[in-house]
Amino acid sequence: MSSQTASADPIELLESAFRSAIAGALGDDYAETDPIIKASQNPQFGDYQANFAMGLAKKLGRKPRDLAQEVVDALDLSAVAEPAEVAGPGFINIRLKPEALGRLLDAMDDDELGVRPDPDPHSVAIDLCGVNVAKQMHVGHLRSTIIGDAIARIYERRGRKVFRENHLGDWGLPIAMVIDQLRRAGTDLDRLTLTDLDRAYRDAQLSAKADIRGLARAMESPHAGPHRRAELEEQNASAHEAVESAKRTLVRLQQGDPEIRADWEKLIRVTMDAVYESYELLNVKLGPENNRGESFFRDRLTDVIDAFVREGVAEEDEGALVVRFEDRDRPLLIRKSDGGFLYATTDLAAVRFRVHDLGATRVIYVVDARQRDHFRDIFDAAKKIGWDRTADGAAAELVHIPFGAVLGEDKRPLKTRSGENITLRSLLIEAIERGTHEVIRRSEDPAAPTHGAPLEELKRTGKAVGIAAVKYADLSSDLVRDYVFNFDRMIAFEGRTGPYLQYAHARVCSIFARAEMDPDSLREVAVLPQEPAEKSLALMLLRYGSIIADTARSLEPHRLCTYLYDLADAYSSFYQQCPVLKADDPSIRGSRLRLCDLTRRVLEDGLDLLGIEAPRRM
RNA sequence: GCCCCGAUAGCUCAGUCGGAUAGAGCAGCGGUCUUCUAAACCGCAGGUCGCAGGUUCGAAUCCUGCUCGGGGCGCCA
Repeated sequence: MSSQTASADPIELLESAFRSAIAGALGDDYAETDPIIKASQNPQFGDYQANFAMGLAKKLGRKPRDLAQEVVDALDLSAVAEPAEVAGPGFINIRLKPEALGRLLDAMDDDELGVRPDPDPHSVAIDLCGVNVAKQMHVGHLRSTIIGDAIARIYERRGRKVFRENHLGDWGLPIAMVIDQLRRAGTDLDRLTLTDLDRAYRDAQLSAKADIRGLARAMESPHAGPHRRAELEEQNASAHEAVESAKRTLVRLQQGDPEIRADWEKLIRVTMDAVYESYELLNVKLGPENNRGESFFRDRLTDVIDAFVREGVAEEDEGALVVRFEDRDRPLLIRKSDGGFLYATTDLAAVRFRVHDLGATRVIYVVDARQRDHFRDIFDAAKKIGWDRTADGAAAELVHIPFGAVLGEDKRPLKTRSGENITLRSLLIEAIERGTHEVIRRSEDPAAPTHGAPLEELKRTGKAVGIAAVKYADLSSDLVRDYVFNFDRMIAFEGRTGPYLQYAHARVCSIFARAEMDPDSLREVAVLPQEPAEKSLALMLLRYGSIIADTARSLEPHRLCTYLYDLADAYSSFYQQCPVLKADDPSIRGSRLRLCDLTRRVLEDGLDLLGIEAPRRM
């Protein structure tokens, strides 16, 4: 069994051994040299390699191979590895002994599975989802929600306190316009449907556009003669009136008018009820407790402006208040010339709150890539005024995860055939239907483990499969890239997909089901990987902790996705080549069962961090 | 016009701090089933790492210029 202090990560072990060897060979001045230990790409070069010799030799004006040999001579790895070998221009190859692999696997065999706690005791704030009140969730919200949830799970897994911050668009003129639109249309807000809301939102947006952009632009046009101008003004009169009316409603909302306030709350309830339903379908850990939207910050905006003025970080420009930056022309506007606030003002209030009040040393914005420039401005403005420091003085890092767009087969943003946005709900329903269809169809095979399973279970599994398909497809490539949404490809049970990983997990489960044994009874059985396929699997298992640390640091969930596939792949090869239940020797059988058990637990844990369920049979 | 991002096999994508012969999946071709779940495994084939220079013992990776595609750019959010 594991001790609390032993690291299960061979890389850490090798790093410290090499550091002492380098210090021993070259003197204590070199004790801090990074030995650059990496897992070898090719088994012919051993399990791990140390790549420091070439760079260091250059600095010292020496031959890399000589230097490498000198360090190898000072190296004592006899307890864990075969003698290290110098190869090529100066690589040092290391091959671990089976007994060492066994000990390391023992060390990771507890609930942590080799994942070490994050040393930073501060919290993390993650801005995700970002729904707008009066608007259905659409595919645009998909990525922010599932990426944000996965990153939150990974930080929580490393022991950090995570605040999932759902920065709702629940305040300001857009909402007032919808309320106003509904009231003028005489809609009964107690019988309000999402469709009503959608229509009102769209109509309100059209009015605003016609008024603010259309008229202003057309009137400035040199081609607009007096006749044309009169015509335009007439056309825009109703739009203009709509916006004026909405502005009056906004004032009443801001002043706390009970009637408007009650309508506002009804809007939020209708919107959020549907949103919570989507969260349930998506299997994300989000709920009312995560809502902290624009309305939450509305009373703090004046303070933001005051602070920027007081600290001399903002200045007036054409009546507006702006923050200027040394390295770019365009300033950040934080107050309009009419005295109104902008979304930048709210975002600055949110930065202040997350760092100062929530004590987060990492504030992560999971918002699409189009807002890159905006967040750069916000972060730089926050730094200028010193809001990147927690109350206890720790430096806070503000990070934007600029994810790419979800595209249709035509490489344009995903829309329905008629050009409407696809609702998130309809997309998830289709994923679940497809998953359920597959699971039920396969259960009809009399040889299938799910044959005869209750329909309830099949449906539950089908939902898990459909959602896994969508999530894995979304999380498995570099987030910054756009990707083409393709159901057929992502739900395939072959290849790098969510369902394949779930299947790999279910296959391991079936071994224990067939053996009718409790994996916990294996705890005292020795694990000793000897066959090449066993060793590969063991090495893969031992990487788990560092993969989780890398994923948290880099905020790149696709690293974990790639790893889990590689682990499933290593397991499949092992499973093909090494009989487990049919192994003649009981000690080999026990050792292999422990490899199976560890694989199953890492797959289940890793999938959970991606927000993907791992059914025991499918 | 200015700024940002992307380009790797037919298709979809990995590629760690610059390291050994650039790797997967899908599609294609050929094998392995009285199965430990074949939703699998093994093998073959497939490359101007967008282009041109540069730095380096070593470049898909770093620097400069360019091409193509996408996005953003002061009083909307």
